[in-house]
Formats: sequence, structure tokens, C-alpha cells
Amino acid sequence: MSFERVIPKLLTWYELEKRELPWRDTLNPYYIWVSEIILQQTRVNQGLPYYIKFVDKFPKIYDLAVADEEEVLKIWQGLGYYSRARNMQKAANVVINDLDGKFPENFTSIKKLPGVGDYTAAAIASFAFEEPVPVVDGNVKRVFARFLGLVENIQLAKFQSLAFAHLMEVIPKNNPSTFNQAMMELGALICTPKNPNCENCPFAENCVAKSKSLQNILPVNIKKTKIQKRTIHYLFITDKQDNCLIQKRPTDTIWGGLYEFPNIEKGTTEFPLELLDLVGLKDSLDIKVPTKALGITTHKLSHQTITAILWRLDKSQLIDNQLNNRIKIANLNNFPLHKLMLKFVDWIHD
DNA sequence: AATGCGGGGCG
DNA sequence: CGCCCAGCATT
Repeated sequence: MSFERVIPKLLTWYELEKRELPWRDTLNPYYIWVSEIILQQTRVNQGLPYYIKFVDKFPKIYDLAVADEEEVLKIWQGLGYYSRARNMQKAANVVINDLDGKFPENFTSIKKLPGVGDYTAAAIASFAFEEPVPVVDGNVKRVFARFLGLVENIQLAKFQSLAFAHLMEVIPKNNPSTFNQAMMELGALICTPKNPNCENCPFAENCVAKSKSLQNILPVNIKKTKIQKRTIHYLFITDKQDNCLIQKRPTDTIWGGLYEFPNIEKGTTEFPLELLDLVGLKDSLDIKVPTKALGITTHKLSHQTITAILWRLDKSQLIDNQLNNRIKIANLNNFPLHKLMLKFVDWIHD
């Protein structure tokens, strides 16, 4: 069974079962772009409130281009993969400054924008401009592998290009956007990673995986991510005027561009004296080193498990150096903070 | 081709 | 507790 012949079944199913989502109500490439970036490696339910906040704060691409990076990161706070937000602002500036404010209108030129790869370029080009180029995301790869009974690892670039090439041949020239949406929707609602709902699948009679009872074996999805363990000591240091010190993370690390308390990474559990260096207290002789932490927590990410220890120190006066910003404790929440920092802020306000 | 990059929800 | 999500940039 060729894929092409079951497309009508897919489209019929989609019209009946599709979800109402705000970015499906627009042809504005800017809004579609925003939604696609937010949804990268992110579930619809998680991304939805961020989409609403984002387009409310930056209704036009110009608003995004001229915003402070910290404003953008503040909207993005808690969503993760923060390079997405930084790249979006770069791309917005490319459009405003180099492209005369006009969003690019075809796959190849859209893909040149920072943070836009094959998937996102295809999504925007098809949804906003009806260019017949297939989207190949995790959903589509899963549907494709099961339908054809392919046993290759869907994580490999080879599989990606195979699916792209194959779907490029069959994607309808008429209304390719609906085809793309439908493929992803099928993967999200029916052809799910675990326990796919084959009884209600429009492809049920034609699916190789189902005919061989391989629905729960396929797709082969091998990614070897070794989870790294780290311990980070954070310092909540304050003065008599209710100031504290925070610093900005460099962009080439986790949480790039977000703010946090001064910190160092060290495997031990007692107070690390190196923390004093960071806040200009290296030569102070009158420091009473804390023996008990204010709190300790385990922060789990998909690629590392961080043991975070928060230490509290009071000084009559704080020194803000190159590294640190001295801010009011009450103003912490004006800065973009990662989830671990938000945990700390909760502790402090308790 | 492999790795780093968040956070959350589900079985 | 492991899996995986409307992926991309970098090496």
C-alpha cells in the first residue's frame, strides 16, 4: 500500500478530530513561527500558555526585535531550551533590519533564520504560504515508520532525510498545509508513542506495523543520553538594605542568559570557601561560615541531575563587582530565572 | 554522527 | 523512574 492512496482517509479523519489551537486560526507567518519555536520538543499543553503570553507581549515581529533580550527571556521563563528565545530575537532583527520587515516566504529563505531548521521552515512555509514541503517531526517519523514497517532508528539523520524525500513525493500540491497538520495530529492523538489507538486510526487497514502487530515495537527510537550528576552550591547573600547578589549565566551553558545567585560547582556537601571569592570576600577574616544549608534539592533535567545546595550569608554591606548585580530581594522576580532559582525564591519567601 | 540544551506529564 | 515531546546548533 503506497502512502499516497491513504491520504484522503487521513484528511477526512483530521477534519473530524482536529484540535482547536490558536495558531491554526492564523496565516500570519510571525504567529506561526512563534508557535513552532515554542513547540520544539515541547508538548502542546505546556507551550499553549506561553504562546498566549508571547504574542500578547510581542504582537508584531517589530515588537520582538526592539525588545530587551531579558524581556524575551522573562516571557520564556520556565519553558526551557532558552536558546530558542535568544535566537528568535536575533531572527526578528534579521527580518526588521535586513529583510525590510518582511517575513521570508519560502522554505529555503525561512530556514536561513537562526533557530529555524528543516522542520520549522517546512511548517511555516506550508502553513503560511502553502508551499508543498513536508514537516518531519517526531510525530511524523513515528507515523511513517509504523505505516511502512521501517525498523531503522528514527533518531538518525538518514531516517529523517528518507522520510522527507518520500513525503515530498506524495504531499498534495493542493493544500499541503492541511496534510502536514494532519500527519502531526495523527501522531499526537492516535499514533502515540505508547499504546497507539489503532482501533480509531484511519490507516488501520493499511499499516504494516499493525498488520504484523509491531505497534508497540516500532518505531525504533534509540538515543543514548547519559545523565550527568552535578552538585552546585548557591549563595544567597544579603545586606541590611535587603539587597542580594545575582549574576547572569553565559549563553553557552545551560540556562544561558538567565539570572541566578552566585554559585560554584563542587562535589562536597559542606560550605565551599570558593563562594566567598565570587562575592569579593576572599580576604575577609570575620566571616562566620555557615555549617547548615538553607536548603537542598535535587533538580532533574533530561540530561543531568543537579544536587543544588543553597547557603545563606548576611553582611552589613555588599560589594557588587563585575560578576554580580546587587538588587533588592523583592525585585528578584523582575529577572528571568530558571526553575531551580524559582525554587530558591520560594524558600526565601516562606 | 554525536552531544548539549529544560521541563513536565504519563505509564 | 524511564520515556519522549510540533528540534536546532555546534562540533
